[in-house]
Amino acid sequence: MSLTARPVDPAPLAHDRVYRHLRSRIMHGDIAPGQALTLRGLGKEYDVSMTPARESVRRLVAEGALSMSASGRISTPLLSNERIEELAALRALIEVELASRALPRAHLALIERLQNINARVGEAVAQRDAVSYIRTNLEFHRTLYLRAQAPAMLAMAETVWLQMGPTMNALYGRLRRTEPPQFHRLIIAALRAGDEPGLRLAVRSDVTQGLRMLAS
Amino acid sequence: MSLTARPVDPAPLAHDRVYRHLRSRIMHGDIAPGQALTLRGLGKEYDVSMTPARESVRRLVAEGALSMSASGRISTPLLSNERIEELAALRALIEVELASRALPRAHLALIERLQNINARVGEAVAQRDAVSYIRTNLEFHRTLYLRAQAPAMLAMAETVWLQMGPTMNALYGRLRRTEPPQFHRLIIAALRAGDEPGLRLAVRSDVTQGLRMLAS
DNA sequence: CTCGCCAAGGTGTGATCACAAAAAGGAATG
DNA sequence: CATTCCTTTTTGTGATCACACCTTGGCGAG
Repeated sequence: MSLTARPVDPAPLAHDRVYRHLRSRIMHGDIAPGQALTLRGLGKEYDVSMTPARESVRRLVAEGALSMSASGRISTPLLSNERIEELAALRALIEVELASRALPRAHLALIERLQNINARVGEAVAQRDAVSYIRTNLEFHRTLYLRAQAPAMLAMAETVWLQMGPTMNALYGRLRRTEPPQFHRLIIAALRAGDEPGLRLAVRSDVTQGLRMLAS
Repeated sequence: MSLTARPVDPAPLAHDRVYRHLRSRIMHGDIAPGQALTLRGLGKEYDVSMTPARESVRRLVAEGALSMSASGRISTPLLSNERIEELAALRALIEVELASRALPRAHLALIERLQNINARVGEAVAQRDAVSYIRTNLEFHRTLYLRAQAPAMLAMAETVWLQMGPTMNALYGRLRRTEPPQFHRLIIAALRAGDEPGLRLAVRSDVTQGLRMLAS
């Protein structure tokens, strides 16, 4: 057995490559809500046949990242305000629990890493770059939640992020603030202090903050 | 336009039929954990080609109802105790919220319907029929949660049920009780009284009760 | 009897094609 | 100018096939 290289990249499966790339684009708000996609178009874009394109689309539809009309047409979902409220409530429920479980394992190295990420969030906000903002913001949350050692919960949270992706871009496009997210600082402070109630409140506030933009 | 018939069943799509039937079997514990499946076998069983079988399997894998090995082999998932604990915690989080949202809309007709379903749960327990027990038990919960008017949350809860399906059967197979579920009565009583804290506690207890069987 | 090897069958993957249905475009009619 | 109808194009669905890989069963060497 070779010791110099990893077991070898076993399978750069076409459908998985398409799935991962599309998923990332959707989650980070790179595709507008309601945007239509076609299997042949995706196949052309990723240089594969319809078969892997179909599989990746089917997978994303199952996760709520894409929606299909009755006739099978594919598009990113257009979320109603009620559904956005639901998804935000789910984020609050799941992510507060994840943060709470991560708290006892959050050492100094993690907190410093969160501060570095938060600095990048601030840069993205200053540059009005919605996609970068969404990406670094989610990286902040994921870095914290990874410490919870709860993969099923984290997967659920990511599924919610995925469903909100296209809409988030449209929402943050209206955002005119230039200051970095205030609640991230509260999260970091609560982590330092080992303050569990404070952490729960800070995460809940951060997650539901975006809802206020709907009233504009 | 015809008034006697519905717009016509537009598409008994093969992959959707396979998906629905498989999903139901998995959610209700009709398939043992770790059971292997093959695309050609499923195609033969449902009298379709590999293509629809693949699509339905891909969808179920995306929902966590099936798992794939690194080489692409398909089987129902074998859950570790840690994952079972996580899924139970997710059920507690989401279903308590759903019940709480359903409470203000729960009228007498709904409560009576829940009592009828609960009677059927009791019969299934008395007959030691694990699949019937799981099916009627989930019907009890779904009937309540439908009143919450929160489709995204309900979908999340069903995804968790789906992931636990095969394992639930194995778990309830050990069950030797003959009395109907005690917490369902508490849920109904709390609904009658409009007692929100009591309802939350009853749902949480009912959902996490199964965990105690792991210690046996 | 145990272990290793090798061949045969089984399995998922991806490409291609025929088909039906839906959308799009344009011409003719009011 | 709007509307209806028809043709053309586009789109998703499902079947089939070739291919590479894994798994497994059996055989033979030690």
